[in-house]
Amino acid sequence: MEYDKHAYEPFAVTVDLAVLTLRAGALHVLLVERGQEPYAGSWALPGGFVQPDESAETAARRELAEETALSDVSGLHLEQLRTYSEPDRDPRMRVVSVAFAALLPDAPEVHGGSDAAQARWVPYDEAGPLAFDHDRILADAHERVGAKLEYTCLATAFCPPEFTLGELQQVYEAVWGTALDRPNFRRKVLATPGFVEPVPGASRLTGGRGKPAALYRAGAATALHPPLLRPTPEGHSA
Amino acid sequence: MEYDKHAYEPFAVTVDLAVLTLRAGALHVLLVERGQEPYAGSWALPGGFVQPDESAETAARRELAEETALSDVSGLHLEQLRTYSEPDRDPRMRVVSVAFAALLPDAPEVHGGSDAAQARWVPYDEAGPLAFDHDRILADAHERVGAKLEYTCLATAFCPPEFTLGELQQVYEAVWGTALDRPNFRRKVLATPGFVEPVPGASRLTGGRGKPAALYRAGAATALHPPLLRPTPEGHSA
DNA sequence: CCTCTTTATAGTCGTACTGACCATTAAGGA
DNA sequence: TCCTTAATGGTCAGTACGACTATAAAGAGG
Repeated sequence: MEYDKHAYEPFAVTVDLAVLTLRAGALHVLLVERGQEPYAGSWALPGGFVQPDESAETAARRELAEETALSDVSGLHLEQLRTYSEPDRDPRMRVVSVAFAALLPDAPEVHGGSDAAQARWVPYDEAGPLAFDHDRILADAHERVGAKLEYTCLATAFCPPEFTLGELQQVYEAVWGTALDRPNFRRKVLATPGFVEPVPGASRLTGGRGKPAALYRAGAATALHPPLLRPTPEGHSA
Repeated sequence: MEYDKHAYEPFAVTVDLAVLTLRAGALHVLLVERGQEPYAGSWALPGGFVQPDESAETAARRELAEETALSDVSGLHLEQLRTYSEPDRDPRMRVVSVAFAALLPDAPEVHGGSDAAQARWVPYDEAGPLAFDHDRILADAHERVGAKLEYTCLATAFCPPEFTLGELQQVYEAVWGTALDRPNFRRKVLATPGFVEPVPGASRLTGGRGKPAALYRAGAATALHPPLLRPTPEGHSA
């Protein structure tokens, strides 16, 4: 970085958050309604300015706490996606935005966080045209999370502290949009050391009918070797 | 993004580039020597300010062209890594830096690009302590590229337009730091449709001795299904 | 010219992993 | 009591992969 040769222009730096969770087995994203122009009345990803003493990660976590009204936001998975810096992405001014994906286990109801705008959980497929370039950010978040499910233990970030293998499978199915074979999924997860560990003697009725499912906790592992590949979308080498 | 509720502070936005290439079978990175404080005399990643009319990607490609003095920089693979925004990462001012990894096929000699500072190719392992947080950026670039070799066709970005399978294997071995079995690597690459396509009737003497190797071009595929996993570094589920 | 060395290429074999199934168990509802 | 539902346990064949051996085609040295 050379500071003496070039002039530099100050930019506004913001964070945008794709806050994802599972509600009723479907992937949902947290959206806020914009109150003023541009894009007044449109829905957008929550976000805000990075303060002078903050890193982008700190700002993202602060915004996440404000928007979701969650008391403990420290344990949540927050992942930096990429930075969007097209000169015309905001019609008013030069804004560079660092985008994050946040993964939530449960889905607390949210109605208007710190800001006046109302906030709402929206099914991922129904997250219509969003303000600014937020459609692209949301799509990038979806793609990144879907890819990381393949080779990391990220799926447990969508689950409560104790969960059944069926709930874990629902995470994969909701994010990937495909059905998975239950016995095969089970075999794969249990064969990966450190992915999940059983909660001794605990079980949960899955919703009334059926055999109660055993409960598991997230294990110590973070990577999946070998990975859990999603079903081939098209014709592949296999 | 709420513009009316919070004050915002202007930041300087820069790009930092981890320019990687293969020289004599070893991974090298392009470094520039800093001329002034802070870190005067230290080596650093090339980079510079994002101009008012540029995106970070445009700025990165411009800086890449300036630093490498390459005429055609448009076809090179440029990948955004992440954004580094710790408040104290630059002692002088608040600088937010968008980091990129750039992959070069051949290794043109570079000696001082646009700026007065001299530039040099340095073996990755000998890229000593760098200025600012550039050690971390370089390590992140290495990790990202190593990971993407597993499940994308990125390796061809290190190769000239026509290359042998031995050269392609050298890319994997240099980035991963491990030796690979040559027949198995060959089988895997050729079994992946669209990874490489043969150049009919062409062959190249690998350096004098030995049977001449067939030449290949990069194919149309971008993803590897199933992936080409690196040898398990520790004990894994396999 | 023959042989050794070097490197590319071809093939083999056993194991691990995966996808597609089928079977059993344990709960609630009719 | 029987049916439905969902979890759990298992089989079986195809595929992929690691380790390994064999052959082919070049240059080097005697």
